[in-house]
Amino acid sequence: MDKDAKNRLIEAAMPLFPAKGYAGVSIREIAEAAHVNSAAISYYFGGKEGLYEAVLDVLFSQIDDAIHTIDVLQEKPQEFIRHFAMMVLNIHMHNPYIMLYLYQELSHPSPYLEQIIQKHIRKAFNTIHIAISKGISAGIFKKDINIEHAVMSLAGIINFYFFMTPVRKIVLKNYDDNEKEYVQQAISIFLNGIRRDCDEKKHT
Amino acid sequence: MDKDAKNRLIEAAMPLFPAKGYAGVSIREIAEAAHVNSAAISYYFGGKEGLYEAVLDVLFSQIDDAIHTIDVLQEKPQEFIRHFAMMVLNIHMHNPYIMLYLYQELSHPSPYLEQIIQKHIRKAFNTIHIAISKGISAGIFKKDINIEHAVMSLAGIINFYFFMTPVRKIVLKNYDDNEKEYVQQAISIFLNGIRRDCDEKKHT
DNA sequence: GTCTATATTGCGATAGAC
DNA sequence: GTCTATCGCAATATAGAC
Repeated sequence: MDKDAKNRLIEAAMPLFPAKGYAGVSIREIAEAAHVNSAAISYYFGGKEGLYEAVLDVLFSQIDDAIHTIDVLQEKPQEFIRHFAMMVLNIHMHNPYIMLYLYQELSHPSPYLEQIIQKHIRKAFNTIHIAISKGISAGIFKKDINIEHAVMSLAGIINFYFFMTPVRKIVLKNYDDNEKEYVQQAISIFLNGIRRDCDEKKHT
Repeated sequence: MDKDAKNRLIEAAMPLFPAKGYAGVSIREIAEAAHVNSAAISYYFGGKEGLYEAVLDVLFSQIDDAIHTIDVLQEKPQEFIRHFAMMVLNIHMHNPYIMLYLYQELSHPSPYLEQIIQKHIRKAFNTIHIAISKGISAGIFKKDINIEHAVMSLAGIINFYFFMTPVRKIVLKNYDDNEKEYVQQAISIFLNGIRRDCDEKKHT
């Protein structure tokens, strides 16, 4: 069973690395969870680090795949941003580990972080950037906004919620896990917030 | 030098834990950075875990201290939210480690996470919750918004930006680090987005 | 390709001198 | 209160049998 053992190792390692931190997981532990011998990790991936890199690759490829399902050029900016947000929601619901690995990478970057950003995150950033630019040109969004900042605001308003899930479970009395409703309201706030015909009175 | 060695250990450990993960840092490494003997960690903190807990305590106490500087009851909701955001900005600029520890705790919670949330984060959440409620009662904010979701949106739009700093440095061409400008625009987007007299036309 | 056994290294904690 | 030395343990990686 060649491919099978490899895939089982990746699947088994996926939840373990963020749960205990890279250094906190032992290859024995991963091998046990995958029902393979610990020596198989060195055999297939050249060692623990190679396995970690393989997990990263599997995870972040999913972002690319998802981005390809929508086309920024063929939709109105607001519609595109809504679709994009729903796509992000979908990723979080189906694979909660992507964000955990991203956060792990951001606090202690591995040599592959830059590669991941260039390969997978930059495209998402650029796509949103284009959508907002189009909206400004079309007179839908305010023209004096900093677009790069707006992209970060959109990313934050959507993603932070998912990352804070453990906090929400403790802080919220009636925790009901309505992620879709959250994203819809968040996107409404964001789109309302950058709309051109909705200027806030300046407050000195 | 009693207190001095203790404090030096906390200061030395602060950047190391998030940089390599809890398990990835050795007590010898921390002791060396603090210019104390490694045995001092067990002597002062009862072991590595006690030192980690002490670092958490020092860091998250700062949130409490900052919250006490503004009073939700004595300001208009918008003003309060702006002040709160500037306070968060201030914390991030003066101590980048709080967020790193929060992220570390969220991906692999230590036994102290719940304690930290109850002691330090819940109050911040409740304070914002009150400000938004007041704004709704006063007819300033939309009355049909989910307040808890709105609090998460506000937290996300502000905090995510700081956490993504390493990504921003790679993705943005002219990275100029204008955090204050970011927060001001983000808050404007958020406040505009929940304003009552600014309803978005429904799509569909 | 898969296993056992092991070489080697480094860890956290502590006993005991000063 | 601070140091050295060391104990006991667990880690990764690998050699070699099957």
